[in-house]
Amino acid sequence: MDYFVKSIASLLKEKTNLQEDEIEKLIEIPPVQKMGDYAFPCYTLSKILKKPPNSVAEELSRTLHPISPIAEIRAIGPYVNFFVDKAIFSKIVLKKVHEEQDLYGSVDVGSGKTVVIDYSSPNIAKHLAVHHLRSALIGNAIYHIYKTLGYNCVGINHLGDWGTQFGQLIVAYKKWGDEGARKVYTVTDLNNLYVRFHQEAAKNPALEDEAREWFKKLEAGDLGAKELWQHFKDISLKEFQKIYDMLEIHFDAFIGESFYNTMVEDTVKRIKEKDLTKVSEEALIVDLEPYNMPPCLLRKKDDATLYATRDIAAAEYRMKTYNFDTMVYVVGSEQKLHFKQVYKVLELMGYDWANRCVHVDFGLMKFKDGKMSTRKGKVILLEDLLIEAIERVRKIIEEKNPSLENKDVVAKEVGIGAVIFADLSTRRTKDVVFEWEAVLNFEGETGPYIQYTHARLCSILRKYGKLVTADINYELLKEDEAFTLIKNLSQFPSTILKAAEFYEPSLISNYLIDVCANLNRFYNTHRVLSDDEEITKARILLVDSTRQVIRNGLSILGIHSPDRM
RNA sequence: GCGCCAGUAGCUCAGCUGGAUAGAGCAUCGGAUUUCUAAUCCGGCGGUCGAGGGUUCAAAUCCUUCCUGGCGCGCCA
Repeated sequence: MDYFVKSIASLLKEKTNLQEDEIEKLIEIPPVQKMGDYAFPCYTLSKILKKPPNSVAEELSRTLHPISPIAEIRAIGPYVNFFVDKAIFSKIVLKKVHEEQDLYGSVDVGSGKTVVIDYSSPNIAKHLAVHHLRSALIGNAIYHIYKTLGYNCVGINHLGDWGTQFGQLIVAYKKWGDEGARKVYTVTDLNNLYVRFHQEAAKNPALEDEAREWFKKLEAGDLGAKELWQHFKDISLKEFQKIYDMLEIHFDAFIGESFYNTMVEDTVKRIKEKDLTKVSEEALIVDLEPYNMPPCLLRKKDDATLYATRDIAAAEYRMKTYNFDTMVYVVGSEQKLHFKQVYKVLELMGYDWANRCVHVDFGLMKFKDGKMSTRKGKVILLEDLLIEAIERVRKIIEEKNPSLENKDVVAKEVGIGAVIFADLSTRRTKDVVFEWEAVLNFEGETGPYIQYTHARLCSILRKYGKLVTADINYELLKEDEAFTLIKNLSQFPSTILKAAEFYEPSLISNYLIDVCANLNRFYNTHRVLSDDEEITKARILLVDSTRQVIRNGLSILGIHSPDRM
């Protein structure tokens, strides 16, 4: 809360020789409540005054006199600690939440700015499996985070709908597919063809050449190839959409790699004109040796383009189309080098916006005994996971709250919420080992825990039945459990800012865990509804504000907040 | 071999832009409900912060070496 930090800084300014903004930067929040609300560490002053920090703090605290909104000033070790006037603090925070409602947490720092976010971006002809979750969920959350901060967001699904693999698929389809009968193909069929191709190609390498040939035909616009390709794409998109609907993940555009096929020619031309290319081992490359990187391949020896070529074309197109301030790629960390190369080429092409491209990488999802692999069929399908989660929740509802209405809706919201929260609750760069029991655990630091806390608050409000007012006696919220919670609620906006700065949704998940832990502590020690009208009104406001923060936070993560469960 | 990332309690993680006693959850043991949903709460147990060296008044946090694991390193994406 700036207001309090500023008050403290202006007090300190008079007694030290430091600048006000310098002081503000030094002020921190003590690790535990009993130490106070804000603290000023005296190490810097100690150096200037050449006195031990403890005595600096001691002397400083004696010369400082608390004036509203500061209630008490006390030296503890090398720190001068400040205790705020709780009633004033609570009033500022809770009034704000009460006024802003769904908008609480938003800070308008992004208006007029555009951020393009590239996420999910799965490959056509394969199922969406659990390891595809991360990009989609992290991207979706980042989209919401930036939206909350007033940015214009463009979510793009950069489908993997181009590349040699389509040559492989066409070969497989022609050789072993049911072409004549035109049976209704599913992604499973396509995937089987893909797996079979790799099995056969291991024995017969000539197949790979055949596949490359077909991809070249496709790239050249061969009608037969294109028709098949479109067919595969339609099948895949239909199935992807089913999952996106379940997860409620939205994209502003589905623009796959194929879209840039007509543009790569010009892109390569521009790179050539800048004199960046050379031919090496028959392939067209940009030599990045001076930057300690392997070369960036633009064209294979058969002239077909590569992933990097299309990514460069896509970046140019997106700049032209959206004039973005930032472009975010939510892609696994195994592609770090690839993006470094692409950014370097963009930079060498003379684009000053190259440094506004950010690779938001994330760790691999794997099994205990190794990597997930589509080719080996070693995957868990996303749909299976989601259905299992929903079913398990359904059983728990039957057990704990059999009279609940809309069980199916709630089971879906809680089951999917659990999966989303589990994925977004650790720092994105960490590798995650997929374990059913961990994802489908609903106790402790989980999505259902947050949702359950929210539902209980709703339940209290329902029972209260009257309008919530912020016109209460704020002196009545001074218990440690209440005040710790209020302080916690005040940190929501800054948490969102930090999550945006680091592209880190887990900061919000962890924040929500904190809020709920504090709320539950309060809930278990103090009764909200009582005969004392004033206390009830005050606590109801706290309950309602907490409910609002939880709801807003979950919404950013892409999770529902059911009123009952 | 070179490069990037990680190593914190039995397990999963937070803390990492240096600061006050290294925090949670799971598991385990014990306790709380005539009262707002016990998917909750309280307490016990559990740590040479991978190892060594360094910088600093102060290191889980910064630097360095080593160990272990993951990922990447030209015609896949």
